Amino acid sequence: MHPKQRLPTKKSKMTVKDVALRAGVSESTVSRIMRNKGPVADETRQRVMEAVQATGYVPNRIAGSLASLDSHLVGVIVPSLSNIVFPEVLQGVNAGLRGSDYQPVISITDYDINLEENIVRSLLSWKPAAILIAGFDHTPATHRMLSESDVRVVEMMDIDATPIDIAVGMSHRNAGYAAGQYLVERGYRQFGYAGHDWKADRRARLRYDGISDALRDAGLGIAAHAMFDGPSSVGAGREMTARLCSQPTKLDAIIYSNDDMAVGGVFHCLGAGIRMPDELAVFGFNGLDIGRELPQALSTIRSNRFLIGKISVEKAFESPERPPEKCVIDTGFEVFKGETA
Amino acid sequence: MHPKQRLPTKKSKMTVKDVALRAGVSESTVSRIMRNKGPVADETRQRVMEAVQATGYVPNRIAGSLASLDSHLVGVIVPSLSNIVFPEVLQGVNAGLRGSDYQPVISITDYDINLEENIVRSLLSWKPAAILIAGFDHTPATHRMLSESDVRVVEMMDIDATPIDIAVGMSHRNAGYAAGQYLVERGYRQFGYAGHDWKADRRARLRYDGISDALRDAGLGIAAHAMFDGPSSVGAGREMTARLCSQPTKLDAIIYSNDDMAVGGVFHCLGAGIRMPDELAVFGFNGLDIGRELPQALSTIRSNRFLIGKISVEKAFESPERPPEKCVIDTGFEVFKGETA
DNA sequence: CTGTTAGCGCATTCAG
DNA sequence: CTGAATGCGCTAACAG
Repeated sequence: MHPKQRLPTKKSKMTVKDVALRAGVSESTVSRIMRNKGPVADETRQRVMEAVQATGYVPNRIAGSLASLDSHLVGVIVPSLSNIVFPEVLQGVNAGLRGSDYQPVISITDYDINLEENIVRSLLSWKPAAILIAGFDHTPATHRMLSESDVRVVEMMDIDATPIDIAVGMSHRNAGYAAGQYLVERGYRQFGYAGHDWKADRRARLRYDGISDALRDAGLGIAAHAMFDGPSSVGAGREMTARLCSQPTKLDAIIYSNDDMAVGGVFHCLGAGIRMPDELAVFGFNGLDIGRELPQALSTIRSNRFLIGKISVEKAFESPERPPEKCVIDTGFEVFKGETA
Repeated sequence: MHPKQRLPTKKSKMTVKDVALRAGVSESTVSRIMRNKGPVADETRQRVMEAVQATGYVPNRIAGSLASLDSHLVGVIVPSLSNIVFPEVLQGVNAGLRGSDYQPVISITDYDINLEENIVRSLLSWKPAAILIAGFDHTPATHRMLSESDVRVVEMMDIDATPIDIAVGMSHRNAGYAAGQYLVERGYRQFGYAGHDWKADRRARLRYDGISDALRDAGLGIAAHAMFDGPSSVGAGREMTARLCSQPTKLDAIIYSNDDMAVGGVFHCLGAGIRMPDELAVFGFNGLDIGRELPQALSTIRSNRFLIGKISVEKAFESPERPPEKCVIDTGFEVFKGETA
């Protein structure tokens, strides 16, 4: 039977009532004890806790949330888990939530904003305390739902647009510009760009725009492109590098849409015996751990995804209300001068 | 304000009642329409949908779940997100759930079974339809809660123990044995083992046991160990490799606790100019994508994490009841004969 | 095809 | 410090 068909949740039949009866107290007393709220006599607590043990009572949060109008759920929406940056954000979210009794409810859009719309609708129906969502790329309907709902919304990763409530992330445009400037300063002149499918990856495009601007401002440009039709991956990076290396224009640097792609580029060079950075410079984006561990450390832009997730949670819960003013938090980035460019 | 302090969820005040009033029908009719359940006149549906649009009504699933005693939540518990294998499992879970209206609620234990216990308790209080949990390593209390609850439990990744209900995964012990056999057949004799902190990683230890047995059965053994005190990573693999290479016993093969570690080993060799596999063979575990893209494809054991996640969902929902008998699904593994061993 | 009647299990007043 | 009453928003029978 596929989950499409509903299955009844067999709730263990124990309820506050059972515990109350067994302990010889009222339901409200049990409730208070379970939530450590309000004054309770030690002796009573003792008795109730025994009854809880004996019955194996597990409070029903669904009922609790309904009664208190206070769900302890936090909706988290990311486009993918296959790119390690998103699990990293989730770890930050997790860290931010630890110790609280909020539960993250995580959903994946696969970079599909229509799917995202459904996910948001579905998440909203759980009345979450907040929604943390990656990026600014939403359908009008999604934007409307989020704006009109009463939940606090944090748009993560990106700050190159106006947020619904709060944005936490870095300027990918500026990061691209910084990368371009750095490479120009290092004396590279013949640039190639190895990218992946942009249609869904707004941030990769923003970085590209930044790079282009930096090169243009230096009177330069990108001489050759190789775009992989699909999500970024090490394999795609390898392929695109091979393609760029076998085209007529002789390049002295390749800029990649992200570190996964760039690592593929490094692997290609290692395999083909191309010396980095003399023969070919390689520059990535993100600052993944693996880049630092390569035989030559990957030159890249470092950002802090864990921090983005953690700060997102903190900002979301900073005020007890939905924030009255839009707010943008820049978590910054850093040009990491590795050994490949 | 930290999430420790509760924030009221500002529910948008629209309820079935408002919609019903506006559409001039009863609440149950609205409810039926929202859930596409039961017979409804087209004309009525029309009117109600208009009212839904106009009011921006979002059904409250918390109330719905309480009334129907049927939460559409699925608890998913994994030890970490920093090891890419777990996001892969989650992707499989996600794929299995897609199209259904079940929501995964994901929690991370950081390999701490006491934290896991709290997480299970907390998850159970949401009355999930199922709990998918990585591994067999639980506290007695966790085991008891899970066994005594009425939710279906799937233990993922591992099948080297008796499950609570259902286990979906591979035998890490057998995989280790297969790896050992393979390396013996290839003629390697002086083995090193580069591992990470096992205390929390039961599966890594199982694989190690399998390897040891295979070597023992061939009259061999592991000549040198290097154990990193912390989680596995490429960096740790590099370090442990360096350590093994600088100790007196000359090794002809190093077996790693997993692919992250092994990739670090490959990087060390590439950097130090050690030829693989002639001078040193490198063997991993997991079959990560990156291993295939290295200048030389990493020899490893391939497993299918995505499949584990997907099948776990399918098995969990296969029967409408909690399964009466324990059930073990072996998703298998494969020795991948790469170019490093 | 639609409306009515009862709760789901708990948290929250408010009395005592 | 504790108990009784009320209702959160919705779904599930059952009538009609």
